[in-house]
Amino acid sequence: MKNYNVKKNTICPLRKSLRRILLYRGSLLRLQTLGVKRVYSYTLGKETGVSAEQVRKDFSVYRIKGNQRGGYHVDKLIADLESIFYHNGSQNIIIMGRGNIGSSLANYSNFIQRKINIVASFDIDPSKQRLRSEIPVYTLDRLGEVVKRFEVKTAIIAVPDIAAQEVCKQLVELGVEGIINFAPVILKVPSHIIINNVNLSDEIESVIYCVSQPGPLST
Amino acid sequence: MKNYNVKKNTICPLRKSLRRILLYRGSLLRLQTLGVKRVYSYTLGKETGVSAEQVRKDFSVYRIKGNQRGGYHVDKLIADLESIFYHNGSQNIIIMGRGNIGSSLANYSNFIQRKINIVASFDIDPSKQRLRSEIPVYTLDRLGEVVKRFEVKTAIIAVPDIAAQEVCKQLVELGVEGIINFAPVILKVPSHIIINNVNLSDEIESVIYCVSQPGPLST
DNA sequence: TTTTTATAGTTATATTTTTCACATATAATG
DNA sequence: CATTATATGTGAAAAATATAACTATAAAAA
Ligand SMILES: NC(=O)c1ccc[n+]([C@@H]2O[C@H](COP(=O)([O-])OP(=O)(O)OC[C@H]3O[C@@H](n4cnc5c(N)ncnc54)[C@H](O)[C@@H]3O)[C@@H](O)[C@H]2O)c1
Ligand SMILES: NC(=O)c1ccc[n+]([C@@H]2O[C@H](COP(=O)([O-])OP(=O)(O)OC[C@H]3O[C@@H](n4cnc5c(N)ncnc54)[C@H](O)[C@@H]3O)[C@@H](O)[C@H]2O)c1
Repeated sequence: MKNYNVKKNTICPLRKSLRRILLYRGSLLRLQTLGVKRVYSYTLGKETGVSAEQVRKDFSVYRIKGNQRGGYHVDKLIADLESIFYHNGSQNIIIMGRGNIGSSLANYSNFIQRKINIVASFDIDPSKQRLRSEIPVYTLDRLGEVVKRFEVKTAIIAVPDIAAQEVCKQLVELGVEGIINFAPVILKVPSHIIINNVNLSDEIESVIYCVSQPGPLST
Repeated sequence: MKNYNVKKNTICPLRKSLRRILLYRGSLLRLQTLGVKRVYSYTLGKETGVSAEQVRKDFSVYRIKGNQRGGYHVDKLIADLESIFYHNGSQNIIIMGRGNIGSSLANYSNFIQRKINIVASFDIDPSKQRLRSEIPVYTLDRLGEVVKRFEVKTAIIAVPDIAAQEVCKQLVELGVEGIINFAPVILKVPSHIIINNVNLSDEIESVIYCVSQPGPLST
């Protein structure tokens, strides 16, 4: 109850906890395919790199119950975790920019398991449309139509940095509410829009930093 | 001084703060190419989506000084920020797996600006070696040689989930100390190894979750 | 030169997140 | 069926992180 205190994280409360919930689910889905029937907070923690206490605490926040002594049933736990997401079935999403990153994502076949359903991608470069792929590549003039037809609420921006803000603007105008942004640019959007910036350079550099630090190893 | 308290984050202290330092640097590099000479905490905050207080606080932690009233000189600030990283020049890194993600990263030309220097990539599939690219693709038998010659301390894992642990093991045995891991698997490594898991499914899903939440919008 | 003012730098406070500790429940065991 | 061992669930404490409030300083203005 106390934990639902909301001052800052108004839009997406309990961020950290939620991120771990996603991790747990990923792990559980893998365990499920391996035929595992039951897990303990300790098991799951080890699997996801989180402490057992943290796992239980996260579940506690979302009122997810296990069996005191018997751990958690994998199938039930997955169902419970998924009930946290308002997934009424899969969510339809689109990819803006069918270059390197855009194509990587479009080619990835495991999103389906996670109920992420990529319905289309868009590119200004007409040559990209010739890609013979599961996921169609359209030019931007069909954006409105697709967003409407598939009720797209979430989009991925994988266009060059310089084009990101303009693409973002178009998406927002069409009613898109959530954006995963790979361009290293802070997008200007109305406050109710959810932006998740994924900065791959930073991801790499933060490791380089840690590694090149003298740290506790050198004397 | 107080902030250097280290209990948990022993290996990589000041995580959050450091991540923002990377953001600031990215922004500053962009501003620099635009010819901007001077920034204020407020400017930089807006540019990176961080509050001005937070910007100043972060600088304070790392003892970075500006001019009281005159803000910060872009060139000097970049130099100061970079001095935090023990970048003695660029760091040589390698990519394991030249598939979708591996190739995206290999094709990205802006890493140089960030002093990230990708020297080679590796793939078991011999057909990948025919890629005519800036960054060579080798088979795994040359891994030891390359790691040694370029003093590689950091590697990117972009191989299928099932191969990730084995590849990781080889890297660690050759002396690699930091890994950016795109496979949705928790790698088992000795405690001194730095792992940064980048889970693209989770990045997407966390937005989908926020968007599909009823939230403060619906009455 | 003195005053004003905008901005950096710092200390204090508030919030969030993690860890700890232990009471509580229940599956397994004899 | 009672006992016991083992996990869960949670409230309280600790740690980490963010915000806010305040002070100091240097540039600009008067
Ligand atoms: N590739 C990487 O490893 C990497 C690393 C860090 C950051 N990024 C960032 O991710 C983003 C995408 O990178 P990438 O390597 O995939 O780029 P890319 O150049 O390979 O692809 C960009 C695609 O967007 C298309 N495009 C351009 N303007 C458009 C518009 N207005 N609408 C729709 N499509 C448009 C282009 O035709 C191209 O196909 C960039 O902002 C880049 O800075 C990429
Ligand atoms: N592509 C995406 O959008 C996406 C999204 C989420 C997660 N991931 C994860 O990222 C990882 C890479 O994804 P991808 O789409 O680039 O895969 P991919 O199949 O396109 O590429 C993997 C490459 O690794 C090579 N490989 C296989 N075993 C190897 C080994 N032992 N040593 C060296 N190379 C080896 C393969 O030949 C292939 O070229 C996977 O673990 C995947 O689950 C990818």
